[in-house]
Amino acid sequence: MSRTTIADVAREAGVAKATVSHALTGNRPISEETRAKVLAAAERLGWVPSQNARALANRRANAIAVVLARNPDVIANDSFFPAFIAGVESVLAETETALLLQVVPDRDAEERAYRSLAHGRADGALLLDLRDDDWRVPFLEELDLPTVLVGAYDGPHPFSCVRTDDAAPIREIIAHLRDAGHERIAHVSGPLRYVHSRARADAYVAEIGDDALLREGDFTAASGRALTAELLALPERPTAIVYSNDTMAIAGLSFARAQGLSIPADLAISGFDDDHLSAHLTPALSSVSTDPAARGRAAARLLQAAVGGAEPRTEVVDCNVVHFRESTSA
Amino acid sequence: MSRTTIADVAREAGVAKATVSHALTGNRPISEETRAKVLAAAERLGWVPSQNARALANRRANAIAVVLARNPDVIANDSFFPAFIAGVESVLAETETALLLQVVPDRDAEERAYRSLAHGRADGALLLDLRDDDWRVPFLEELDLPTVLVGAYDGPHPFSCVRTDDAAPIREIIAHLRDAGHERIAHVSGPLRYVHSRARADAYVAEIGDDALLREGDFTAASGRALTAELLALPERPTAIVYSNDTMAIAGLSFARAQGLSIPADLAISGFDDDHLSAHLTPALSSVSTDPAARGRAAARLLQAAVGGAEPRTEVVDCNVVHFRESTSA
DNA sequence: CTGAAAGCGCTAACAA
DNA sequence: TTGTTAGCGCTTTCAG
Repeated sequence: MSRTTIADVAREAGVAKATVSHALTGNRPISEETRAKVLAAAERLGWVPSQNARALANRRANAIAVVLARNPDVIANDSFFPAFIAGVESVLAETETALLLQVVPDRDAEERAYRSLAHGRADGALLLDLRDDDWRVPFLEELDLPTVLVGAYDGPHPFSCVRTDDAAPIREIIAHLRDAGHERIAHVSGPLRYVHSRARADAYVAEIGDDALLREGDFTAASGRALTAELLALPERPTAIVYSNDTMAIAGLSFARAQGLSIPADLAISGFDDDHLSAHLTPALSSVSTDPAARGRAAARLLQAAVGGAEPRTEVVDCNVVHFRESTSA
Repeated sequence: MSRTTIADVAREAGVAKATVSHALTGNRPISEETRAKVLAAAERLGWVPSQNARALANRRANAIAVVLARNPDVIANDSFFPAFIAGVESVLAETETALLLQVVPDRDAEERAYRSLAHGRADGALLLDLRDDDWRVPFLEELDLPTVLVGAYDGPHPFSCVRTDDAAPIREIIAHLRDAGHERIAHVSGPLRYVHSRARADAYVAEIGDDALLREGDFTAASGRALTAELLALPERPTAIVYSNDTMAIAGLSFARAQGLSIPADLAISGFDDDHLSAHLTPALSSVSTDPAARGRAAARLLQAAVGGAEPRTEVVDCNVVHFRESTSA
């Protein structure tokens, strides 16, 4: 491993360690001449400052973190996460900031992870998969770690927040289905403890008037299939199902077809997230594109601001667009 | 931020700092009694050791890194990366190791990033998107940073390596197409500077005998479309196209259909990667599932071994499975 | 404008 | 089995 230190550079340049430090950070006036000397020496030796030493001395890690309490497989089977991370990275890249990603198996490990971050491992954290009454919010507040909440959170908190309006697209889809004559419209939601699932489900219930045809899934294909089966077995089966993600919608679509139903004639179907292949299915799946990358960018910017001491603020990213395709056409 | 340090814990437990350290690491014998005392004190104070201080003192960061020189968007539009990361994390989670992800805009920043890692920011690195004659390999060797190469690399190197056999599935697909009577079989590859693209293209050329119907794409839908157009405009157009990923295959499929061709009757099509929706398309797309998560797990294990001082070794992950579906059926 | 020296929080000798 | 001390490589007073 690289053993070149600031002392080597100082010696090579014939200056003090402090001068090297300041030549790089610009934290105090340096004559152009010595600065050039230092930079040249650093270049020659291939020296970069140790982030650990630097973090220890000035409490700045040049990294932000995302701690994931979910099964790692979800990273792969979720179209939100990769795109979100891509958005985050596109902002971080500008400042050569790294993203620390940690998956934890349980609550204990999760608390340790956040404590470790607050102890200088990262400058801030992004909170995903928010639940109502999420313990992490007060916990991070006490840890005093700059944080950005991705998704709505109802309780009081001192953090910046990136929100979207998930109710509007659900209302739009239902209106569209009603225009096409549908009266029994069902909804297969994600886990209702997640605020975004809940927002969609609430919009559905508000619009329909009751929750008789609401079923709580967990975003997996298996649950999409099972709940579709349940709904289709009803005495008066629904003529349309609004799903809370594309994975469940496609599983439902497959199941319905296997039952001999034709889509959309017998059953209209819509998804959420607009997976990049959804438009290519037959029938093409109506869905809501959500631009997770835009939210990633917004979250990263807000976090960088928070790390810099800015006041918290809530940013509503207007990114949800409904795409009506064959699976809901009249 | 948390300001509790090892000194606070030592005071609270009535022991020396070193004792606290050793109580946690188990690096030297400690009486059960004091150990319990220390752990209780740490618990009470909510203390976790500072990774920075620890890394500085013993050169162990408890993190491994992936540096990405590509456009962040690719993270989202690539089915390999998220699944690979999921596999990596599933192994890292066991040891509470974090993954440091950094996107860099240019070669300079990339070198700096790797230097920083070698300077104690991470214990090792995973190298993706290998090219033949990749400058990073000798560079990391000189930096003496434990590394695992993901993908084949021909030059000499002192690192562990995770390989797959990408030629076999291509041969299998071509054999299958020939059985169905196809004689003009084309291949749309990825960038040939990437070793995995090249391996597939080489297998194609070896099997077919020439590269007249080989076209070099870049894995994007746009290139899939453009090269399909080019191939279909040939005087003697191919009757089958083997693509190097699903994205290009689906773009090609859409284009061909828009030209009035029917799939697979007029044109057989196969992809690579087996995107999770490919089986749901109509016609369902023949593809090669590659289990990137398995490679992620293997890479993470090899890297942890390398960090621990193990000898480098090459692991061939046998994960490629061809799925023949409607898009290539006779 | 520059240098010297004191820490940041931890681990690893070295003693006891 | 435990305590004491000297760094790890950097930033930042404090002097000059």
